[in-house]
Amino acid sequence: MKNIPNNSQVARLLKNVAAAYEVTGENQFRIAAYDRAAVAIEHATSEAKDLWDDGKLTEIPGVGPNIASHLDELFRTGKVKHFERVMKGLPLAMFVLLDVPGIGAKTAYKLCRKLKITDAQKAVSQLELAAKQGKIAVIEGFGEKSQHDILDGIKALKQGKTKENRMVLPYATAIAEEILAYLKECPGVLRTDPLGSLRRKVATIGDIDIAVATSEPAELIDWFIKFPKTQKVVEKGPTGATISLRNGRQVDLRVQKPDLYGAMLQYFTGSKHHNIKLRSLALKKGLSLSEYGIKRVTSNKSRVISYKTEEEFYQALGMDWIPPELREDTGEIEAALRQAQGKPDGLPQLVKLSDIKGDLHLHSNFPIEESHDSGVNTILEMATAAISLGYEYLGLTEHNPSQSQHSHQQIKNLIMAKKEAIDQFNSSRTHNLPVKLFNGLEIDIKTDGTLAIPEDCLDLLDYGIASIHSGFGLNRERMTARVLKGLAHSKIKIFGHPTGRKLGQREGYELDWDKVFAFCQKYHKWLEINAWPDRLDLPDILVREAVKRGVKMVINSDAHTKEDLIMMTWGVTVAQRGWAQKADIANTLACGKIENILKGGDI
DNA sequence: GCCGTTTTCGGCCCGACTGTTTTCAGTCG
Repeated sequence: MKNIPNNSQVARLLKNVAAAYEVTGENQFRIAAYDRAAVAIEHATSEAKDLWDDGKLTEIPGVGPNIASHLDELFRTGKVKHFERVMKGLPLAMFVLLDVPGIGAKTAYKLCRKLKITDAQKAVSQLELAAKQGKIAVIEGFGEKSQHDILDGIKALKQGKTKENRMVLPYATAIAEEILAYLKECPGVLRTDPLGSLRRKVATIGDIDIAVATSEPAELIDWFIKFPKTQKVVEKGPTGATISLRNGRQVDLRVQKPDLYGAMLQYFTGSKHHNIKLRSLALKKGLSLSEYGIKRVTSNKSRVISYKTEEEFYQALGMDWIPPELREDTGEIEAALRQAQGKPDGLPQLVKLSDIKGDLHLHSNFPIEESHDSGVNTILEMATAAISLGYEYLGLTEHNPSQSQHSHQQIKNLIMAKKEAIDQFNSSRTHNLPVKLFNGLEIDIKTDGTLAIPEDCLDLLDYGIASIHSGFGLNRERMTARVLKGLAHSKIKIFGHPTGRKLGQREGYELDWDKVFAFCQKYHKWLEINAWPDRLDLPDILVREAVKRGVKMVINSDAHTKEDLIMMTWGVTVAQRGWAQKADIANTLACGKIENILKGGDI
């Protein structure tokens, strides 16, 4: 059986072709085209193989007829003759060295040639040895410093600096907020903002980047490096500084005068692709963008016009301000332009935390003898916390009682007991709390697609959340069948943490999303956006897809303590990055409407 | 090689940094 390359393997192949072209001196735009296509495929929501099956490869932006035909050959035969010709005569080892930070195509090629590195398996260790023996510094174009930098790069590569080291968003935000509060105490500070992925609220963050507008840059930078948790000052210059904290995290500061702050904020917020699209668009209007502002390209001497705010910057380009969460070049620029021209399909009115009227996935400590971990607080404590958040309703969704430990009747009794407790709460005159409780349950979908609870117990519930907690290894086809079977029961309203991913720990299982979306749309099931910080699941790109297809979602905290309820906010940021509006999110509905839907009525 | 509400041909993002250099090439974000 032939190996079907997945998206990251296809992307890698295209990157290697780009690198090969760079060495052979190919046209720079062709090189850039391969790089763009590689990145697009790496970030695509569907597997390239599936798009190929449907003849839709060129729907990936950056993939045109040429690359599509090469990939066609790849999927049919497992190889691409044209690519083999391009890479012929180049050492395979050079493509491995591209993983070393600081080494690009030309450097990798030169090192392989001069040091006679041919074995791809041992390329990195051979390079390391050569550097330690001083054999790199003597090569023309290299020196002591670059030899040392290569060793640093190899070290970083070995530590897996790229991925495992990323922080989840709430953790990075907490660090940033502490530093921002500290910086605001410095005299002369007018404004502070996070930058980069942190400001765009990406699910995982590499470095923490921060911007400050101040009339006194030098004082601010001195203030910054004295931040109490600083372990080491990595770098300090006139426009910024980098420190590393005692927790090992790196923080970059950029300082700018108030008059230039808007352009800088825009530039360093990114994303890279958003900025590239913006610049190429501006260029068509004869404008050149940079971190300092906008200038006309027609005359050499034209001065740069600066911008105090991002709003003015975007306005100067003929569009409305774009929320940072949307800046990924996935259509937000076009939408902003349409909006500025008064046309339909402008920027979305993103759902807000204050739109959320209830939480439908959380765990109390009610003794239901669950299959997985239970919550720590009582139903009453959870309800009281919900009221302080302004919620109208709450869905208690403990895990189902473990099947192996209980008889059918025991399970029924446990669920009956919880139902009675909730009914009593709802009708109680004693506490009279203005919040409605729903009797829910989080139910495992077993590997054969059946639910881990007897059928007649489902009737006791207001609704069920079906989730996967085991058997992650099924292939895509079986997993999809399993999920759809699990969701089929009329009492199951929500598909919980749908991809099963744990950030920094594991990838999700494989699903045929086309089928899942179609099913949920047809049978009015809600996809959960689980707000738990290391889940954030659905991921933003699938939220976007759900929005496009009219599939409703629900944002839930998955709280196990009363304090956890505020995690909701992270789910909202994911929804925002997926372009979700209030109408896309079920728990923005008032209590009466939710109740009606759960009873099986239309809204 | 890709792409199109100023183009199906003629364009294609910008600047900083770094190291090794006498004026620049490579890498990065």
